[in-house]
Amino acid sequence: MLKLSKKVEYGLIAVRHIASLNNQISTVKEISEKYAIPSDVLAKVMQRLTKGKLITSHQGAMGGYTLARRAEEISVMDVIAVIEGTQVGIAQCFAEEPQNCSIFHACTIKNPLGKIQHNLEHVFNSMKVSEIV
Amino acid sequence: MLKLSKKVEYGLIAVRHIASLNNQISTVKEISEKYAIPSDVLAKVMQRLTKGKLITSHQGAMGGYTLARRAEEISVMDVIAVIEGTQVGIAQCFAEEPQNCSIFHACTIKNPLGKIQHNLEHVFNSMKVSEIV
DNA sequence: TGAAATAGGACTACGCAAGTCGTATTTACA
DNA sequence: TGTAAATACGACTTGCGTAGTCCTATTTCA
Ligand code: SF4
Ligand code: SF4
Repeated sequence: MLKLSKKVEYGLIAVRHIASLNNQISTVKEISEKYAIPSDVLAKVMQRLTKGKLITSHQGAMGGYTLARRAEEISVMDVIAVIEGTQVGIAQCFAEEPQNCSIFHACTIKNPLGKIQHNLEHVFNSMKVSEIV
Repeated sequence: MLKLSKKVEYGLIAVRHIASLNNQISTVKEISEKYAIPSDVLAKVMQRLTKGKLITSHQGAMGGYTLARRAEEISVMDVIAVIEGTQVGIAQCFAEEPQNCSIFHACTIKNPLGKIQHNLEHVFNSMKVSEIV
């Protein structure tokens, strides 16, 4: 409950790693070994980050990944959003269609929770990869 | 991911409900019908809140629940902690023994995530039931 | 051509969330 | 004193999301 997924953690570690090496090209093998991350899992995370245009892939031998933007322009929220695919929400009504919650009409806590939601979004949005290298 | 459990939401709704009625005694039946919450689920939530000494139970006919403290003295964090039983943590190393994470020694993001963790704890701790009635 | 690398789908295992069911216990009140 | 209204509590099912594994295809450098 309220926990980030391992995929997101791996993604943050990877992006931070590349940034810390001044955007030098890095491979899945290199990163997975250095941080003891299962390489297959990390591989898929990198592929999602690529699709989300946060990093750029270089295929073939001597290939790997580099950042697609400057580290100052990649937020923790970007990484989460791209890897998860879904909206970040601390309650169903913030993560999906509000009406999906069968209680929505009678719910008396959605407004207070909304404040927490906004606060969390702000924290994730304002923390950039450049500050965690 | 990052979502509060329904049990916590139900607990918050229930506690807020009792507080909004000036601590008048309320039953599971009454609350579950008013907010369309499955009564069996709510019942167990109330029992946990009772064990956690946030509310007081009154058994038998004409029984129900009242708050065990003033609404100003019950935080959202109290409700979460009592219902979940476990520590709130946005990552494994904050929720359980840090060594449980097989990556802990090499992890480069635990400090930045710690800031987010701390912020979240503050928000949950400072929001009291009295402000959401 | 072969090795190194990314791309990506299929699948399993496990744990947790949510809800259901059944039964025991307590207590007000007729 | 009996019955109805209420809490107490454990066992169980079902479904879903997370984490991880495996396998194969494709790209590209040397
Ligand atoms: S409406 Fe209320 S109960 Fe439904 S998801 Fe939003 S906060 Fe939770
Ligand atoms: S140590 Fe790093 S990887 Fe392990 S749980 Fe904490 S943050 Fe996540």
